[in-house]
Amino acid sequence: MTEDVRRSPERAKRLPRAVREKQILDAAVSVFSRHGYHSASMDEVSEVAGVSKPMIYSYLGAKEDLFLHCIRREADRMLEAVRAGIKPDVPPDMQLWHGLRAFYGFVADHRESWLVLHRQALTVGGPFASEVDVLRTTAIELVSGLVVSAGSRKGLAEQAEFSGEGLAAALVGAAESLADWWLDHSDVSDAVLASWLMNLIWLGFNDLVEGEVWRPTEP
Amino acid sequence: MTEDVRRSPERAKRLPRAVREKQILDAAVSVFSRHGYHSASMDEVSEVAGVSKPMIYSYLGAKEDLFLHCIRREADRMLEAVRAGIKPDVPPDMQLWHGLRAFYGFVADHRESWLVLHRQALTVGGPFASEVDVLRTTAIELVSGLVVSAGSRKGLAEQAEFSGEGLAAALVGAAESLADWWLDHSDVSDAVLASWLMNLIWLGFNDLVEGEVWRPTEP
DNA sequence: CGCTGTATCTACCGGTGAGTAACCTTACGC
DNA sequence: GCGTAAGGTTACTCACCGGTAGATACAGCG
Repeated sequence: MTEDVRRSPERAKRLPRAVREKQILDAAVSVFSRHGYHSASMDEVSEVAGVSKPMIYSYLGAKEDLFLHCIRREADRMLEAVRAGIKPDVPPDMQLWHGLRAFYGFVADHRESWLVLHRQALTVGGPFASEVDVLRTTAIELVSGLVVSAGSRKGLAEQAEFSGEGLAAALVGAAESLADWWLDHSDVSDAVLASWLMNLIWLGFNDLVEGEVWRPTEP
Repeated sequence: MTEDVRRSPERAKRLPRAVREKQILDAAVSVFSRHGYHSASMDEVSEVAGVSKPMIYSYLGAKEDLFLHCIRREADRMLEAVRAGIKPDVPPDMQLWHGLRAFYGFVADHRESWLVLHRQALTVGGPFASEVDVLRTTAIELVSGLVVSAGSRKGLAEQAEFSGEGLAAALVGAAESLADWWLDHSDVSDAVLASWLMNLIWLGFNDLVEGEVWRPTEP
């Protein structure tokens, strides 16, 4: 028996604070995405992060603070991705198309981020909901600007059947829910998903059942 | 001093089991809708129900069972309301219109039911999510049937840009999200909400910005 | 090779809340 | 009336988890 006196399981190597913080945040996003805010335990986060609990409290504060950090980081990442995808100098429908593709691309690549932002943060009231609200409002404004500019260019005034913000909210909601639906139907590609939505919201059922199709114009 | 020996604060009057069960379920829906599954405490449910905790366990089982009962009852109520609103012998767009109005009418009258079904049940994994999935799937099938029948009547085959189920999912999602948005913008009437959505999904942005408007035909 | 500060850990506390055992109380049938 | 079972309660246990105090190891400098 080589009594190799391995004292503790193992002690984490000393690392600069910035690196540890990133590791902890990554672990937290993963754990929160799986269990939700309340069911997630700080013990599990610390275990996944490969670091002991007091480190988390020392670096990122209490559970609530930790969750807030997660939301903010992921929301920033996502907005950044969508903004980067939009090309400002193309027609409104193509802007929407690129935005949608960027969005679904992000969800595909960052499933956990999306779960935290959409499924978890919304339900826990308090400081979290308002944080997500900022994200959604930003998205709605982005879309709303598109719609209103497209509409007013045609001289369309606001009327009962047309509220820029309302429609934008519905659109953003449709995109979100389709992303949710996607989680359980992953055999569809992100491009196809974006295409469905584009056809629905741009053409509408009425045109669709007549056999019309919307397709992206050349880049 | 009139020593009126009021023994305990008060003891609940004896009531038949069915009545108590309804009271408890009502209380549970209310509490769950406010705090979510995890933050809700059985103590609060019992307090709101005006009954002591062991009664809940005796009648409706553990916390998980109680929540399941809530979801099932509210889901049934909602489906029932929507089904009752749909008139089978009118054109597809009018069926959709009536369905949407019934849906938003239900949300308006049963805010708490909606909160439990949409915001709470989804986030807590396990048995709950699947229960809500049944509801959503039923809704999607309802809409999908409408769309596909409308499409196939025109001889429209399934193709990349047109998936009955996908579109129905997007539509249901849009309706859900708009209902959510509504919670924070209650100054809009349910009819206006349904009208927005109807215009969006039936006509599409393309037609909307051209100034077209969809309006319900006479009953 | 010690000294020191900071990174990291072990080991605990205390609150909260699910679930239960044992007891009381009233309506109702006979 | 009175027995009894269903309705109802009090008062507890126990596990889990957020948060922390205080000990420990390690890098870098004199």
